[in-house]
Amino acid sequence: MSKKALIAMSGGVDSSVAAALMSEQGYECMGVTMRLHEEMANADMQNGKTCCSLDDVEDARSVAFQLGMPFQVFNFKEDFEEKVIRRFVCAYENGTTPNPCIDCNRFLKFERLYERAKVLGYDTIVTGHYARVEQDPETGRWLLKKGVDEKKDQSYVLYSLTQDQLAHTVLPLGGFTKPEIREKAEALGFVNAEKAESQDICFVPDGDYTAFIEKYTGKTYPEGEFVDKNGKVLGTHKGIIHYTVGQRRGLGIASTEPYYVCEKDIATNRVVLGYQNELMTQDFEAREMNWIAVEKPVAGTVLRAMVRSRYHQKETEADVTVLPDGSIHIHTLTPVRQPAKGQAAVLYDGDVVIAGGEIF
RNA sequence: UGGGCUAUCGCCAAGCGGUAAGGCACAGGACUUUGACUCCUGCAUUCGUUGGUUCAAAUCCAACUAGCCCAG
Repeated sequence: MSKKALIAMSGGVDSSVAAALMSEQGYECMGVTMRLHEEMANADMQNGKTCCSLDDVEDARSVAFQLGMPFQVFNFKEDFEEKVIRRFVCAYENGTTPNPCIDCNRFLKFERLYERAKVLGYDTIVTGHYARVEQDPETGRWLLKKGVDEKKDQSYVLYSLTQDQLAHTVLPLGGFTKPEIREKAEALGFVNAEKAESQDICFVPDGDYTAFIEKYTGKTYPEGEFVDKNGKVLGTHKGIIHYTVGQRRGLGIASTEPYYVCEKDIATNRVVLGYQNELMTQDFEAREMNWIAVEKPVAGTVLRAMVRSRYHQKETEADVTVLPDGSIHIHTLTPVRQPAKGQAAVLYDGDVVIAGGEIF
C-alpha cells in the first residue's frame, strides 16, 4: 500500500519537480493548486512573476497531467483574504511590517490545505520549499532544517510548523540546489522549466503594496512629519504605511549620509529617521513562539543560538532568554540593524530551526 | 550706511593656476516567494554675473549681484 501525498503546486518549477520526485518515490500523488486571490485580469500584468495567476494554474495542471496524477484546484480565497490579506493590511495600519508569505504557509498551506488533505485521505503534504524535515532519532521530535542550497533556503518562512504538521510534511527539494532542480525540470520537459523566480507579494503583482492597501481599505493615509531622534522636523512623509523600519531609499531627505527609518509612531503619525549608527541595536523581543527542535522551555531559560531577524539575512549569534509569558528576549552579541516589528525571528542551531516567533 | 565673510549639480561638499572628488537625493538595473537592506550603473563641457591677467583660471584681479555676520 503506497502512501498518499497531496502536492501543493503553484505552477512554478519548484513545486513541479517536487511532484515529480514524490511520484518517482512511489507515492500516490494528487496535485493541487490553491486559488488564493483574484488574479489581475489585465493582460499586460502577465509578467510571470507571481505564483498564482491563471497561467500558473494551467502550468500546474499540465505538469500534473504529464506525471499522470490527478489535479484539483481548491478555492481558498476566503481563507486567504481573512488570514493573509487582512492581517497584512492590519499590520501596516498598526505600524508593523508583515510577512504575508509566512502567514500563507502557516494558515493556508499547512493548515487549511492539510485539513482538506486529511479529509480526502491524503496523509502527506508536499511543497516545493527548500528546507528539510527530519526526525531526531534520539528525541523523536520532528526537525525543520535548512535547505542544502544555502542561497535558496526557505526554512525561515516555515518556522510556524508544528510537530504534527512536520510529521505529515515532505519537502523533497531540501536536499537539492536550485540549478539541480532546473535541470531536472528541463530533463522532464516541463513547460515551466525556465520560468522566472517568483517574487513580490503574490496578491500585489505590480509591487505597489501601498496602493493595494489604500484600495482595499478605501482609506488614505495622511502625510506626516519626518523627525530625527530629538524631534526636529526633517521633512514630510507620504503616509506612514509607505515606510518600514530600516528603510533607506525613498525618503527624499538630502543629508551628508543616508537616513534610515528608525521608528514609526502611529499615534502621532510621525516617522523617526536616523543615521545608520542610530539604527543599530542588540536587543529585541519575539512572541507567539513555535518551538520545533525542543519542547517549549520554561521561563528563565537562557540559550545561545543563531538568530535570523529577516529573510535572506545572515544569522547573528545571540543569547535568548525565555520570558514568563512565553515570549523571548534576544540579545545579540554584536549590534545588528534594528529588525522591523512584524517580521519573524527564527532561532537556529546550525542547520536546525530551534524556534521562531514574531518580533514585536 | 560702514567693516568683514561667502558664493561649485536639487542638498552637503572637495578643489588653492593646468583643464570639475565624494556623500545625500533622484533614475534605471541586479538580488529576492514579504517589506526592507545590499550591490551595480547613470547623474555639473561647467563652477553667482560681467570683464581682465595668463599658453592655460572654479582657482589671480576688478566691478556688479545675492546671502550671512559684526557695527548702527
